[in-house]
Amino acid sequence: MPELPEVETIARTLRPQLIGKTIREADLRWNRTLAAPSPRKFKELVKGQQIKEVTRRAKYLILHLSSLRSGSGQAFSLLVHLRMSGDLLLRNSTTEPAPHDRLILKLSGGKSLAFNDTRKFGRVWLTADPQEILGALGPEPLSAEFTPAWLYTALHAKRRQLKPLLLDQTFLAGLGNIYTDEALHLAKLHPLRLSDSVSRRQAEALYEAIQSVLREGIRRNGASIDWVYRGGEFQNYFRVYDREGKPCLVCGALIQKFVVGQRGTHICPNCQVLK
DNA sequence: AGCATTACCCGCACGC
DNA sequence: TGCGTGCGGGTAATGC
Repeated sequence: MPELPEVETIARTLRPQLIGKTIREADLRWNRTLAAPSPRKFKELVKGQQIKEVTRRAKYLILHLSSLRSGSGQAFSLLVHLRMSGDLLLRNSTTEPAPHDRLILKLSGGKSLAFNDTRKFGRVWLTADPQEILGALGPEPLSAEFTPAWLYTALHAKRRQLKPLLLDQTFLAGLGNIYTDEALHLAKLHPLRLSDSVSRRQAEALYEAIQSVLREGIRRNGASIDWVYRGGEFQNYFRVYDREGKPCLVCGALIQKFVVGQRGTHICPNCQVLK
């Protein structure tokens, strides 16, 4: 479920609950969730670390750790990517593990942080250098680095279809399938439109649309659809996503669905015309 | 060569 | 019961 607004919501929710807590023990319930070190090494390294801060970069959640053992060197970060079906839940430590729990961090204060992931696509990294995982990401769409001028130039530096390009995390980091469809509709641009054919005015519209849908998603605490995640209400405000056959809220034409780059794609055929 | 595109893959649960 | 689908992204093959 998580795109940028959902991860942002999770980070914001967990931050006050996690800061200052110490990780007593890691219960690793599925080894392949880890790309970094070995399971044994992971458990050993994470034990006794204190959570100093909880942040987000693109769709990654970052727990900034610091060892309480004096002089034991490096500060580690725990990076979590929820992929399609992952979620992070804070529970009482006495609660029984739930189905699909992949990693449980037992914390000081009687709480546990559970990484639950039905489809097992999610990943967790423990690293002293987050850049080795985050280094290739494009700019944050809600940062000052992302501007209409940057977007226009970047679009023209490529010759790719808009939707696959916007989904490419090395181009721009944080958009997923829902928010991309929503942004393209808001900007009145067709997902197959070639990036270097976009005018300055259209790049500006796309910039505004991307920021607008992400901000709205965050304001509504994300979108929670299917059986995954909970709380967010942005799913009640989709303009095109999951609205095949329903009227466009702008012009009334019926929303169409087709496949672009193996992803379901939703457009208004009247608002988003491919020249 | 260097891009861009396409196909396929990874567990699992859900809707039809 | 069976089959298509998916809030993500990596890899490999193929195409310009």
